[in-house]
Amino acid sequence: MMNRTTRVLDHRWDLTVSEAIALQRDMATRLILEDRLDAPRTVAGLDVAFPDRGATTRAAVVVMSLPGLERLDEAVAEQPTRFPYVPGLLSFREVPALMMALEQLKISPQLLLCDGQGIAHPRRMGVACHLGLLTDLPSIGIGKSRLLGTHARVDETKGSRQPLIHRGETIGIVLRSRDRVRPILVSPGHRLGLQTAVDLTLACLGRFRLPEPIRAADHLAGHRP
DNA sequence: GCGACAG
DNA sequence: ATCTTGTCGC
Repeated sequence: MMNRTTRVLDHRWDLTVSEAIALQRDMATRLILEDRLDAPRTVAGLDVAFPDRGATTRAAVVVMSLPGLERLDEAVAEQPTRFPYVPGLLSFREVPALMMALEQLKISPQLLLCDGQGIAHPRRMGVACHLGLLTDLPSIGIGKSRLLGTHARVDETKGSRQPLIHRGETIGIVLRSRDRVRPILVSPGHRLGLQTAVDLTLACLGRFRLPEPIRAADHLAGHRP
């Protein structure tokens, strides 16, 4: 299978903070937040590390089968870090290297599982949304912690969930991915709705807190031996 | 004005 | 996220 993961949309990356915010506002209007996908047979987990005390940005992507979660492909891309961490602007720090890694794949994923938020973002334009729009692939944001929003307490048992609310809007689901662990935050990125985002996330879960593709990318990026 | 703040 | 040792729990 050829890699059809290419940019269907592109833009400059050397932006000021206010330009980046304006771009996010515009891009957010192009998001599709309802199901526009076929049942995915491949899923990519993506993650980024910053070795050399942050001087280098290293993106990792691992493609797995669905169902089965067998490892099919992987890629790593590095470049000098050129944008600081600014809450709400994570995309401008991480996406360039992630796109490089995606373009190196031999097998194109049909779904993106991104480390970070989807629409659970001040302008509904988290890193998962950004990657989804640039590739035109269905994408899901998997946050390990909350950027914004409030929610009711989540039951301690695996599968329990509560809506994440911001300005009266449901922007994600706080999901207990296994018994007695800190819940993860699931939010749609592009081309799927909340319910499908949760269903697909559950389908990518193994015996750990994070979905297997994300965990694999985590390790490949060098977060753990 | 005072906190909060993905990775 | 990164830096960084030992330590608590299954």
